[in-house]
Amino acid sequence: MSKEAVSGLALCNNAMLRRATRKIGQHYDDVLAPSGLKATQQGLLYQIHVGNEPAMGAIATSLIMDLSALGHTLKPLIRDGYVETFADAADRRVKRVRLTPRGLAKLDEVMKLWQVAQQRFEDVVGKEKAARLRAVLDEIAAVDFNETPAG
Amino acid sequence: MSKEAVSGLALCNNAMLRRATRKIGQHYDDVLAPSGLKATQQGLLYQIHVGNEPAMGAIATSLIMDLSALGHTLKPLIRDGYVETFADAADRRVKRVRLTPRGLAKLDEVMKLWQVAQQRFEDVVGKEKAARLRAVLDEIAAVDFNETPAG
DNA sequence: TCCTGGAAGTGGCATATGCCACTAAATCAA
DNA sequence: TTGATTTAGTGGCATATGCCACTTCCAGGA
Repeated sequence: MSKEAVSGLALCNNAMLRRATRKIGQHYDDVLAPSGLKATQQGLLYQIHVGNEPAMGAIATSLIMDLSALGHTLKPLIRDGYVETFADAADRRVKRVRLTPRGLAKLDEVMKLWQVAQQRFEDVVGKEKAARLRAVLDEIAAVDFNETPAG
Repeated sequence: MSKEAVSGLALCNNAMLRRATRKIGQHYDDVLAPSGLKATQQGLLYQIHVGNEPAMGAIATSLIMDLSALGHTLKPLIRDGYVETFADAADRRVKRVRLTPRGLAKLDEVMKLWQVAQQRFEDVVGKEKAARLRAVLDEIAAVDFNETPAG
């Protein structure tokens, strides 16, 4: 692989983001492995926990995730008894999600491992730099790419 | 979804990275859609193009991607005739990859769209900020999370 | 009240990624 | 040369994500 190959790759925001996501995902997944959960699942359980019995649409919006994708991702967690859903009382179209007692226990377990992964990440990358990175990522996540750029 | 929910999410480097990746991926995918290729495929074609008939392992290493994942991702591209593989002359274990003429033409086509997506991204986010982001992501991609942090 | 349009999810299909077990091929050691 | 070890890929299985078509419901307007 030539030098040009790497530099060319390095110009694409999307490619670099994906590449870094794979890398970091591996790190978090490695550390969380003993729990039997992936980092994506830990994140989702956490999101459900802190949300107040959130509706699926609300979760999807928060995570900037396709609603159907969320449904798919939720299935293994429901199958394994960590999560359960129930219809909203006021609007029967809305399906709300919550952790089961078992899911809550699992979340406690996996969050301990998450702290290890998170700590190691910040030790290696630097707490400041990590915070700045998250801030930029959050900012980007809020952007509307369809809007005409200031003008 | 409460405010706490969002702030909690915002602390996890991995979650924020994934979330931003989904968002940006949607942007690039949207713009590339007329070509019939996803942004991941465009990136892979490009990587194959600039590499000198790269071996699968070399591509996987560059992209920090699992070798088998690369193999899977390559399949649709091979099926559609954009890419072909051939055994390395010196080491028969090694499988090299190159674009077909059709693949090269498709790459030309999709790169035009990529430039549009890339440009719009940089217009909205800012050229400087985008460059800094890519630099940080590249740095992180190079980290060894197993190594003890300087000490 | 009835009809129409929009909102919330589901299911199917396809790609993106990873892990693990396994095969083939090259290497190294005895 | 032969047997153990390492390297490069493949295939199967499972999760991660998205798009699209379709169903169910709620909200408004005639």
